[in-house]
Amino acid sequence: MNQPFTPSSTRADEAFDCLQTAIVTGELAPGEKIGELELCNRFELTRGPLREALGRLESRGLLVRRPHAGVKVVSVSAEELMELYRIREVMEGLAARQAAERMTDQEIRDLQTTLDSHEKMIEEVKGQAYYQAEGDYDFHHRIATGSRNTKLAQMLLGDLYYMVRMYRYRLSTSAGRPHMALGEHRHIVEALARRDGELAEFLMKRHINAARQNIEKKFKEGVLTI
Amino acid sequence: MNQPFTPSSTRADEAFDCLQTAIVTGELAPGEKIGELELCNRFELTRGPLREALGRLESRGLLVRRPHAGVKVVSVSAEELMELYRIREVMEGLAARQAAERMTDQEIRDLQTTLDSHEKMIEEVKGQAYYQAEGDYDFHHRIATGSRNTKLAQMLLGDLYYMVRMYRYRLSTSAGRPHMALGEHRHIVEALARRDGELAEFLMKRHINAARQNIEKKFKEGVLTI
DNA sequence: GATTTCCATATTGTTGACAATCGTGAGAGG
DNA sequence: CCTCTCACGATTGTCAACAATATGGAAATC
Repeated sequence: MNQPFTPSSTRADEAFDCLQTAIVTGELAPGEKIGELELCNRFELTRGPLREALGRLESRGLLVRRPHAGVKVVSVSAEELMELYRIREVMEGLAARQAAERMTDQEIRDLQTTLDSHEKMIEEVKGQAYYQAEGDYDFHHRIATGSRNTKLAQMLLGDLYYMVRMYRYRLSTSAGRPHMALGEHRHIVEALARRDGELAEFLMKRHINAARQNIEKKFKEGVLTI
Repeated sequence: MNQPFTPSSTRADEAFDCLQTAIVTGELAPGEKIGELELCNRFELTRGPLREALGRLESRGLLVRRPHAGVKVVSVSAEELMELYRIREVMEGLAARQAAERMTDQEIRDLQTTLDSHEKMIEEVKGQAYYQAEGDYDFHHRIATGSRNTKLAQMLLGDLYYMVRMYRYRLSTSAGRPHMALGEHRHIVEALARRDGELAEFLMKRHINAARQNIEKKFKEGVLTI
């Protein structure tokens, strides 16, 4: 579950990582109210570092804390999840545009080979949405960092992705349109290779918009529930 | 400087607010290395709550922390500040579009009267960039919350604005183009009143882009220095 | 004279105990 | 039988002491 040797240098960082992954993987369910001492002997640390980690998580919006009343994992409604995708749309659009201007040729080539391996994974384990989701995460991760926009990458990777992944584990988000998403990824990389920032932005926005509409449709059909 | 009665219910929140304003106002200069005990007797609190506040501030990117080496206020380069404006451009564009769809008629009327008072302030205290900056902040603040997009407002108001304001105090950002900015604000509100989301987004993006170019020009002229 | 090593000091990270506050359940009154 | 009040328990917020680590200076060597 939690390996005894966390490479983090400080206990508070350890606590932060543990809690973050616990929330993302659903080990701590949304809306669940949790006590401090319970967390302490669960992750084997004391309340000092724990409280520091709780503060960080609260500031990132993964927890809500009411004074003297404890903390509970944030629970995101379907509407709020859709709003998250709207934010991703504009921010990742910007990331794609800046990545087209700033990624090195080598990075773009790596991205292409990454897509190749994704394609292989999809064909091998068709239906296994997990790998697909991880591959999707990898793709967007690289573009965010490729934008060379420190704050943008920080906000995307630090704030938004963790909230989206939190539900991706349960919803297996883009399941049902694996090849389509991959094709959209390929088009985006082509735009990057041509250094066409405007096109990359447009394609990325459309890509995320499509993913959002896909989930929204499933919500309305009642297939998915939060 | 710091009023004895902070309405915050917990000492950690107090510490967080104090430090945040201290950083934004420049009381703690960017790049300045600060010791924990020094902060303790400066704001009259103990290390427990302080460390919790430091964690939150670090997670928000207002300060950086090296293990066992202390914390120092983040220093943003001119390039990074420009990147911040690029992020604002797309995010506030989205906020404006959603605000056009979701703000109440009353809120829009309030926004118009707010602009009237801003206009009066500008004429009365021409040259006083401080009031202009606060008015600008007020305007953008209302649109962010008016978007009814919780996470978007949180990211704009919680993360980006504090970093921008941090330099606005020193640079008196939009000084030099007070009437122009006000006119742009008016056009945006008109689009909101017409419920034209697309136009509101376009105008907002152009507004922030103009502000960015204005600062960038001053940087190149050597008028402004960080 | 410059550089490297080592040690002392100060600062950070952590721990456990203490105090304040809220939620809950029992009991009394209507 | 329902409701309001009060007190108890549990949990959170806070504090001060302890341990671990990095920075700076002094001394010794090249």
